[in-house]
Amino acid sequence: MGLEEDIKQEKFKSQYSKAIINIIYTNGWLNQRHQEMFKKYGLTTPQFNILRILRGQYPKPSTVNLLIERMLDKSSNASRIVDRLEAKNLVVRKQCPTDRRAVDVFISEEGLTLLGKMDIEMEEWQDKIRSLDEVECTQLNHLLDKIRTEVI
Amino acid sequence: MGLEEDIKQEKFKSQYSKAIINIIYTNGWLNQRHQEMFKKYGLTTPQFNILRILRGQYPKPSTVNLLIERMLDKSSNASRIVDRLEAKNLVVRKQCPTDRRAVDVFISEEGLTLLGKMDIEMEEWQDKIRSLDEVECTQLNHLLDKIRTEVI
DNA sequence: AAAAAATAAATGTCGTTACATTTAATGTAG
DNA sequence: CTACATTAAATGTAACGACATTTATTTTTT
Repeated sequence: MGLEEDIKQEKFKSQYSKAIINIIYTNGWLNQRHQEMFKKYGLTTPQFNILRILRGQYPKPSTVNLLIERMLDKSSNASRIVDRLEAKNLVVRKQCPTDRRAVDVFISEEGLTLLGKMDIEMEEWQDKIRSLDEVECTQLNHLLDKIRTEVI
Repeated sequence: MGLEEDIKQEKFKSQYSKAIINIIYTNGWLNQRHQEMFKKYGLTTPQFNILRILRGQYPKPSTVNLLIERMLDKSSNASRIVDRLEAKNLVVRKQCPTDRRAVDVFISEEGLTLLGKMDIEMEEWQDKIRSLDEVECTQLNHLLDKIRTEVI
């Protein structure tokens, strides 16, 4: 279904302003699907993302700074997201031995098991909602990269 | 600049999974630009959006329900966003005469003046960051609409 | 008309974003 | 080596998102 019916707005000033709204709306749509997925496992989207970064580093530790660097949303508060994951025993905090300011964060066995279970469902789901072929995805990526290029 | 350099991830499983990340990342990029714009005028993004809906209805009132319907993000809390706008004297709440459960929300003179000032800067800005032509925007809109179609 | 269901808005709670400030530890300049 | 700047993480605060609950009013049912 097109954007017009979805948000009950029959006309846009231009294809450009429609594209801006469309990106925001599509992001919301994606976010909703992701949430539905994660909620079954008691996770929020940022919690899931942090866990994935930690697994990517495993068995090496990640400092909070590394988590911030790798997060899509840099300005979010990694420290407090780790708090919540720690409360659920999905991660472990240890003081970094070489720099006592820093904290080494590890994904726990429990965390690895949880992600393992989620992987399977995530892939099934990705295949299910896939409605663009490889060529279309490449095209979409190109256009999105281009819309972010500042025209100076 | 392409997504890979932006988020320091050199490879993606597929163009599809890259597209998913790309939509999320581009939305964040847009959101940042919008925030910068709105912040100068003391508004947040949802506050700006609500004000725009109110202006669209002006001089007719909008109920809170109408605001929720028109918002891109339905699950956000319109009532409290109106609270903040009311505190800044940008909107006025009146009890709806025909249904005492409902509340009629109007944009104030002050709110109209503020939006008027912002309009000019918004348009200049839109033109400045515009890096896709009409054909590319149409293509992008088509692909985004398509990625949201559930394949049943 | 009285009771029950439905609706509109407000309120409560938790997790988050955005941003400023604080605290502790490390680096660096003199 | 001490003073100052820098860095890593935690903490504080306002606003928002998501979701449940509450309150007041209207509508529907019987």
